[in-house]
Amino acid sequence: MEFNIEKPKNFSFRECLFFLDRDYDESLYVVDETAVTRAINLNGHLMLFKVSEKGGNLVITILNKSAGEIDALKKYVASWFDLQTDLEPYYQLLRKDPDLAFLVDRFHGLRIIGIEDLFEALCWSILGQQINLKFAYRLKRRLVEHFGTTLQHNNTPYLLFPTPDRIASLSVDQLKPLQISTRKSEYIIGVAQLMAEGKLSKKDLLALIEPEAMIEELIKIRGIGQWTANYVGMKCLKLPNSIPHGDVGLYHALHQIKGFDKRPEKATIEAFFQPFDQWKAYLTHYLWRSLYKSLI
DNA sequence: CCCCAGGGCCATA
DNA sequence: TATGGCCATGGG
Repeated sequence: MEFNIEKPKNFSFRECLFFLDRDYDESLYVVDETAVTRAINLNGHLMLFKVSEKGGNLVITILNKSAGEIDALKKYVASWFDLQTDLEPYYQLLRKDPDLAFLVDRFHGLRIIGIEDLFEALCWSILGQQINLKFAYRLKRRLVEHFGTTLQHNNTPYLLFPTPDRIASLSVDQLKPLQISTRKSEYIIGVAQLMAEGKLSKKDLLALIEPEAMIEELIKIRGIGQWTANYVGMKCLKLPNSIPHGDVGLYHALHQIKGFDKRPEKATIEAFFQPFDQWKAYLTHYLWRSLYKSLI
């Protein structure tokens, strides 16, 4: 079963696929040269699907029999690849800065790749705190393999991220063998319990309307600081002005591109971002992208 | 052996 | 409110 979504202007599936993979040990989807395949739980339906491209369209192919939520799946993919955003105003702003104009050409059509599931976004950003990304991906894989669910298809296992209910029932001792630190285990279990109890949800956060209120609400939670809250703001809540303050990758990119200090002041960062109102998350994403090899 | 990695908590002053 | 110790492990 197969259906199409029209590609927006300024969209490069190839760039998006590169960012999805980046040679890391990703556990939640499989990326090859032309497609990404993953399983998700959509309103209680287990959906295994592939996204590829053909002509002016993105092609979504449903690979399992549960084809119940086609409209929801279209919306999911559109949000995952941020298809609804018109990047033209962003590119015009980038072109005004001689140091940044190259981002438009080199990474043209790259979208913010979302993490649609709030629990996954929170766990991922907590796991990734203050360790190298390679190790963070290994920790995520262990968490997913131990406590997530698996969908077999053509002898390939497709993994789904654990549910809050599953993690909420664990003790720190059960995460220690995965080499997740005691502190991070406490944070993740705590978040799981909040979500399992219905005290935290994506829907409720989005209902706050004001981005500042959403970030403030997240920061109240133990284990979630400025960096984590804004990372989740970018990747899950789709807040256009979220900047993960304190991010070393951001510092590194700005050191390379702008010659900033290796640990610049927060005020320096804010002044740099100031002209990019509504595009601060996108600029962060492109600066992160600049840390990897170029496809052209 | 050193320092750093897509940070945040907590005690202290 | 600002600062420093600490967490824990892999990579360079």
